[in-house]
Amino acid sequence: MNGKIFIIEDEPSIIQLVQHNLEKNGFIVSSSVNGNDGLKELKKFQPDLLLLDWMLPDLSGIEICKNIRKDNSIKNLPVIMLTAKGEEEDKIKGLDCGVDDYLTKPFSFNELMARIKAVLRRSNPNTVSDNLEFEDLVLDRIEKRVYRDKKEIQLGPTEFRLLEFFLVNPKRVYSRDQILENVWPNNINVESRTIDVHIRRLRKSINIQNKKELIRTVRSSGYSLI
Amino acid sequence: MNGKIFIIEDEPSIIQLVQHNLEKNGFIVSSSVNGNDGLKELKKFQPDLLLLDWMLPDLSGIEICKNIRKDNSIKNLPVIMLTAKGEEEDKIKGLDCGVDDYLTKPFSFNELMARIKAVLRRSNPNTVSDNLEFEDLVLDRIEKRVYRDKKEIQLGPTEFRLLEFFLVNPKRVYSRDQILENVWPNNINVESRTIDVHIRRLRKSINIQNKKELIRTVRSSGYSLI
DNA sequence: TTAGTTTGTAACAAAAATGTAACATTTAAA
DNA sequence: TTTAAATGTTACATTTTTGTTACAAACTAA
Repeated sequence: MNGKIFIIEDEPSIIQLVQHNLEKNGFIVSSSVNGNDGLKELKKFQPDLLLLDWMLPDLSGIEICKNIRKDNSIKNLPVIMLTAKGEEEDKIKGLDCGVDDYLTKPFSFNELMARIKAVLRRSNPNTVSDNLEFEDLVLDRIEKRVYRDKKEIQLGPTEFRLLEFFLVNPKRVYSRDQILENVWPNNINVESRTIDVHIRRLRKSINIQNKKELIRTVRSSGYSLI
Repeated sequence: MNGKIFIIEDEPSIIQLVQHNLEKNGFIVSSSVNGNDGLKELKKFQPDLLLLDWMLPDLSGIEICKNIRKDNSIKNLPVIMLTAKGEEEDKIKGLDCGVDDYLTKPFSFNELMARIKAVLRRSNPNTVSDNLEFEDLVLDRIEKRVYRDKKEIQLGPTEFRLLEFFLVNPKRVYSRDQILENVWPNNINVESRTIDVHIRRLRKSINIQNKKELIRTVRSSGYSLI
């Protein structure tokens, strides 16, 4: 999964949260806290998708959207509009300006992610893949299968999530805390040594004869794919 | 791990417990049992993170949070909201005011610690910054690798941190005390001569044939890159 | 239920990193 | 030059970190 996403949103905390999570998922993200700057930077950044707040200090989301549709260089940019709960849906839809999807705040990140994928798939069907690949390793998120060297490998659920997490940013070294945070969503009461054991299990599963080790240990830092 | 944490929480026993444990983990902690005092002291204390109770005798957590987001001097302060079990999550999230994380009481200290680490890591993105470079030396903080003349060099953890520290301000001379403070986690009982030995190890690792010495000794002052 | 997986943790082994002492060498001042 | 302080170098014991295995508890599917 890759692509460039631009955000126009005046609440810095939302930008921070969304940006961080999108980057973690392999997107390149840039943002602006107001409409006028946003429009300018947008053209430079050439994103594949725009997250646009409905209420902004200067230009409204609607106006920005209209500007985009008039500008040939970014005319077909897909837009997801973010609206706060109070704002009446009817009014917003009445003033529709060719938005691809809506999302009501507060939203969960999973929800946002699903909408982004859907919109990108529609607008750009070839760039979005749910397969994660690295060297001769392929992880199919839809069918929940993993292959090495085109042969399927059986993984347990935790091993699968662990590998999925590493594959989003292969080569990047993650601390045990980071791994815990991302692979064990709810259970924070897990010893950090537990990760070592799961790493060991994952290694055992994905290592096949005559192939190099894929998981690197970085002493006192963590692990990464390599 | 170091940093300053402020707590606003009306239950003294919780403050005491949390404060004690945080201090044991190397944080500097200050606290207040109500919202109005808390806001004032907060600005003086300039913490890196705020633990904020949802229900307080005077101002609610939400109000405090909104005040913070309006105040330019502490606008981007990360906040972890503490909520009691009864309080409905939906309501709290509906009234979201840019909080970075939530924690439901009663919570284990490990859980709190994990959240704090995660939030600090997010807000303090020292891992996001690019590679550090100096002459033909490259240090990749993401992948935790070091190259000289494009060939990878293996460093131990302390050597890595030492080099990372020097690379932020190459050419600048650091005293042994400064090095100790910045490179050793809790500057505990480590002799100052120990640094000399690690410098020696680092030198040995990064010196390659026909290339000039990169670490300068400044007699009676310290060391620097050059 | 039962049988088979999956998961977390303890316990021990192995490997790597670390701190320090002890001695050698260099430096700068008298 | 002589001398004392500062730094370089090496070796080694200790501590920390990681790998590995085993096992019981939790979970799942039949």
